[in-house]
Amino acid sequence: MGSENKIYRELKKHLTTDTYNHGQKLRAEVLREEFGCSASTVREILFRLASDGLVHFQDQRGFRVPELSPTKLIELTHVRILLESEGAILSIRQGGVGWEASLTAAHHKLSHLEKRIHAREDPTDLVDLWFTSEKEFHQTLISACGSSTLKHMHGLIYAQFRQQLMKADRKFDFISNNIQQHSDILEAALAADEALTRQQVHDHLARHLTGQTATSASESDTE
Amino acid sequence: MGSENKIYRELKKHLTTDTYNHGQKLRAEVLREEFGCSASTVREILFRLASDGLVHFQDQRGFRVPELSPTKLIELTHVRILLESEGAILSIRQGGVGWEASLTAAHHKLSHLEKRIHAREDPTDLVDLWFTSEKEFHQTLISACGSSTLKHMHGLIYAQFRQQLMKADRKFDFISNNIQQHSDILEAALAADEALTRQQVHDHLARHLTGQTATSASESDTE
DNA sequence: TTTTTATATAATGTCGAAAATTTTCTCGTA
DNA sequence: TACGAGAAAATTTTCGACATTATATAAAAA
Repeated sequence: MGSENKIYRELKKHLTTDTYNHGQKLRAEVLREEFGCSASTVREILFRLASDGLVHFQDQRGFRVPELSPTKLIELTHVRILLESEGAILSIRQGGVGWEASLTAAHHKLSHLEKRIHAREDPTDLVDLWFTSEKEFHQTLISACGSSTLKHMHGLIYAQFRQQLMKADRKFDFISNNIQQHSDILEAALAADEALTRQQVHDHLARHLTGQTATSASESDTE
Repeated sequence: MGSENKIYRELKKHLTTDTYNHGQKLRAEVLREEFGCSASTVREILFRLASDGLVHFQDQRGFRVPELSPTKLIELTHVRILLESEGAILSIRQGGVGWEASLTAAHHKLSHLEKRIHAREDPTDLVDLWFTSEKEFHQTLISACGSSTLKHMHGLIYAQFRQQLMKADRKFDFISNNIQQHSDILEAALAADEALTRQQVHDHLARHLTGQTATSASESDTE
């Protein structure tokens, strides 16, 4: 990935953790100011992000943040389950103690954070931290699969998945289930129970397979 | 995908059906002549192809055709099996008669071509046609899965897979097995036997899982 | 001869302006 | 008022020049 580039990473973060609205136009001439570079440079990066599926590009009509799409979310969830359970199972087989340790560590951090969120009235200021921790846990889960290709594909899907939910997940009305589900995944993985791991990964993501994910349309800037 | 663009599609074809050598440098200043446009435009497209995994990019060192990598091929094969069998099974469930018809048609074309190739001494002039037909058959196999996301991911993997084999597959020393395997896939799919379809897809691609794919290094241009 | 350093050459990255295209606005007509 | 042609404005795309960085070459030192 072109992950060396600072602007690329920053823009990607914006695109997956709120900041912009779904459907919003991304004009290179405007973004150049935010990043202190020329429009051409931004354009180049927008093209890369378009290939990653995080930006929608249309010939002669520029770039946009992809629209919210229940169908897309279902598809992403389906593929993510496929890749993530495969990656987890391979990691179970090949990971060893080192992997178990890092997975436990990642879960500990995430679990601690989720409990704090659960206790809070307004968890707004913990959102960014949660995005990071949740990502790290799921990445660690498949980290020992031995296939950088599988990890890369999962990364693409995960980012788009996150983008679809960047507004909705700020509410944390799912958090109590999540705490349990993350623990279930950890437990199954440490027990090296492949079938159960697959099942737990599925169950964790299953709520996005129905097309029911609540998403208040919020302010829909056409600009 | 930015598949609207003519230069993008042409360059992609070059990158997946020979023309360039593995590891070869892709200088925008040089390619501009071939496509009759400016270097910046080529650069833009090379970045897109880099996100697709068909071009290797390194900061301050420009673009290259990815090196031949047995490990990479194994990984690609693994993921491809995963996506393609899933896509095939979903198509079996949701495809209906229309899908069965188009799969039969695609197989008929491919089968006819492969028999001609098998009979030939030198099948060189049929190579391009085979690349097209083989791609169409496998695309059709998953075409009714109902997930454009799954199809897109499969497309990315398939193109990289093709790129790794663009030199090796010109020999067609595998063709007699292939004819049988494509038929086996078709038969299992039409019989709506999900487990068997998964098995046949796996067996068809299994020869790439060993890391034994013969690949004469040929002329390795550093330029 | 081998290694190191300085210099020259070539390739890459960045930029802002010109050209092409789309979108918006204005005005006349049904 | 509604509709549509044409002009004006805004946006996107292409381009070539210039600044930056890597690579190759040659000279000097070990």
